[in-house]
Amino acid sequence: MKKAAKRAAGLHRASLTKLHDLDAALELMYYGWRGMTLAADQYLATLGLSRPHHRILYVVARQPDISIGALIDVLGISKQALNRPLNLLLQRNLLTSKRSVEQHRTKLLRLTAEGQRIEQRASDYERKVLRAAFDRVGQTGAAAWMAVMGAIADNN
Amino acid sequence: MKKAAKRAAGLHRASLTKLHDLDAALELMYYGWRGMTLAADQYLATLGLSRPHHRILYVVARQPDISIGALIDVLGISKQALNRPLNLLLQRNLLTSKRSVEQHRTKLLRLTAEGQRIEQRASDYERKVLRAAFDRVGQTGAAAWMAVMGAIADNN
DNA sequence: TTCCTTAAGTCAACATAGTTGACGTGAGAA
DNA sequence: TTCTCACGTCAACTATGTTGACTTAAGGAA
Repeated sequence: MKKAAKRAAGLHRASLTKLHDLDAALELMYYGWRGMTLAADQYLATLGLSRPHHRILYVVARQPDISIGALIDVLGISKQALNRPLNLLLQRNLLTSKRSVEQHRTKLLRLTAEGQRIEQRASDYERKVLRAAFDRVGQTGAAAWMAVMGAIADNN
Repeated sequence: MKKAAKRAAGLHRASLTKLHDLDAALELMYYGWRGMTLAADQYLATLGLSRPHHRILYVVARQPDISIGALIDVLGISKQALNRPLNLLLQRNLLTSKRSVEQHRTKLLRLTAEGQRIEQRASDYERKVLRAAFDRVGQTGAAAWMAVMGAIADNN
């Protein structure tokens, strides 16, 4: 993609005047999120999937046999909002659901092999970006980044 | 807000099993973005405003007399998408637009005093979170964070 | 002056990602 | 048997975006 095309698509980093000390950091958070997710989103788009689908796959990959209700809690969305992307993933056989043996009213979700493959690829795109960035600053730099992000995340 | 309520609202940080080395970092990016913007978004919501409005105010604050077209480029959205939030801000007198003197077909945008006040407050909420996090890791830690985020942002 | 381009504005149709409310079904506990 | 719980689904709505088409007005070029 050419520079002009990137500018047109808003993919460049705008160089705005900084009014405050932390404006640069503020903008870096915005562009950082975009930089991490851009390639993954493009990959998912080729499959007709997007961020919500990836979020579901990511969580189920790390918590096999998770129930619908628990998944709703982790994602922080309503069951109605979960409904559509979840059904798409089931329909595409990226996810399976079966009733629990002892608790027959809860459903347990698992990734299929194909679902696992897609989750891994999409997340790999994101991890690859992080890896490259961490490699530039070394272990102590990476640790500092984690500490800062932890503090920001827990602020509330 | 109680812990249970936060869990229900998805405001906690889910503790998922880590399948890969960088999964923790990946999740921190997600929760970090949310942690930085949460208080600002809540403030904006009390005014009937949201992220797109804040983005406009932020950019115009740092580039007074910016044209509509330049604003579209910086934000990376279509003029139709800009239309609605921009008109709301003009209607609320948070923003003014006047024709350029020499280039009468371009419009120049500026913040009003009220618009400036709101932009500052909203951004302050975000900077406050960053400040608190940076204070915990010192100057070198903050610099490392900036370096990592810069590398992530520029990845493409 | 006429013609072409540019900047902005607006209308319509659509996609996606979410919300709340209401209601249904079937499982299991009291 | 009745009540609650987990899940499912329908409807209506909000918000933030997209593309395409068309208009208006300004201004440069022929």
